[in-house]
Amino acid sequence: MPGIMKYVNRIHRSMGIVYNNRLREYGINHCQHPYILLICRYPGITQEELARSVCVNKSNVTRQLASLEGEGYLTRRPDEGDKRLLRVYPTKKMEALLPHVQEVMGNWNSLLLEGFSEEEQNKLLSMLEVITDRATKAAHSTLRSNERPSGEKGGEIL
Amino acid sequence: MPGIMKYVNRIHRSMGIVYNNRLREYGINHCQHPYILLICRYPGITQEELARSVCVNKSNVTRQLASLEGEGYLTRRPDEGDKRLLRVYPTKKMEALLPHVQEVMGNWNSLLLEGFSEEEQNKLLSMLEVITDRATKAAHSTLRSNERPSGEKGGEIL
DNA sequence: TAAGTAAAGTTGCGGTTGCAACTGTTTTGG
DNA sequence: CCAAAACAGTTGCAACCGCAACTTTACTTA
Repeated sequence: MPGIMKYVNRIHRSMGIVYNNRLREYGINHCQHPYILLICRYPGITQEELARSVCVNKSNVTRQLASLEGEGYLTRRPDEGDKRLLRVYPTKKMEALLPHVQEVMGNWNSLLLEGFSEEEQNKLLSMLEVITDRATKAAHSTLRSNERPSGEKGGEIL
Repeated sequence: MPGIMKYVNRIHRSMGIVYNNRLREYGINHCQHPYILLICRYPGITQEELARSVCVNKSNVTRQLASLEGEGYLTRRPDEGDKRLLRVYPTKKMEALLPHVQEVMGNWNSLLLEGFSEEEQNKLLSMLEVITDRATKAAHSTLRSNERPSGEKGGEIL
C-alpha cells in the first residue's frame, strides 16, 4: 500500500538533471553514462547485450551509440563469425572520460547514501535488487502479452 | 560505493511500460497517474503546486493537464483573487477513473513488495524518503546554480 | 538443401521531458 | 506612485524513449 514509485520517479528525474549538468562539458548526456561504464568494462560487448544490461529498448542503444561514435568515444566493428553482431570498443577518448563519469556517479551516490550504516546500505541494495528483478520481469511479460499468439500470426490463409 | 541508480532507472522504466499497458483502455498514460491522485485528493490545486508535488517541470503540467482536460477528466478555472493561478478540479469522469488507477498502483506495489516484512517495507520507505529529499534538493540546487542566486524555494505539500 | 523462423540492428513515428523565452498578473521598493 | 522584480502559466525547441516495421544474417527443420 505505501507506494515506492513516487520516490523512484523523483530520484530518477533528479539524477537526470544533475548528471546532465555535470556531464555537459564532456559533450555527453545523462542517459549515456551506463554505456560508458559497460563498454569500458567489457570491450567488444554487443549492442544487444548493452540493451539488456541497461534495460532499455535496443533502438535507443543504436542511437546513443551513434551519438557517442560521432563524438569519437567508441568504434563499432561487425563480429568476425556472426555478421549480425556489432561489437563495440572504447577509444582512448572514452577511457580518458571514464574517471570523470565515475567521479560524477561516486559523488551522487555518496550524497544519497551519506550517513546510512553499511548494514542499512546493503539491506537497501538487496531489496532494490529483488524489486528491480520483479519489475523488469513484469514489464517483459506485459510486452509478451501484447504480441500475437504465434499460431494466429500468419494464419495459413492461402 | 554501490550504485542504486541502476535499480532506480530500471524500476522507473518498467513501471512506465506496465502502467501504459494497464491504463491504455482509459485513454491515459503512465505519467498522468500522479496528477489524477493529487487532483482528486486536493480539488482546486494549482498547476504550480502540482509541478512541485510531482517533481516535474511546470511545462509538462500544462501539457498533461491540457490532455486530461481534452479527455474530459478535469476542468481548470482561474482563481478569484489571483488571476495568475489556474485551479484544477476533477470531473465525475475522473472520480470514476480514480479507483482503477489506484488498483493498478496497488497491484504494482504488491508485486514489488510481496514477501517483505512490514518492518523491511517501512525501513525501505524511510530510506527512500531521505534519499529522494537529497536528490530533489541537489537537482534544484544545480538548476539554481545556472541562474542568479535567489532565496530558498518552497517544499512539498505531500 | 530450401523454406521458414529467429536474432541483431536500423529507422520512422508518436509521445514525454527539460529548458529557455515569452505573456500576463501581482508584489515590491525607491 | 510607478518601474522593476517575482510569479503562474504557455509555447517552441531539441533530446530521449518505446514501439512497430523493416533489413540483413544466422539457425531450424522438414
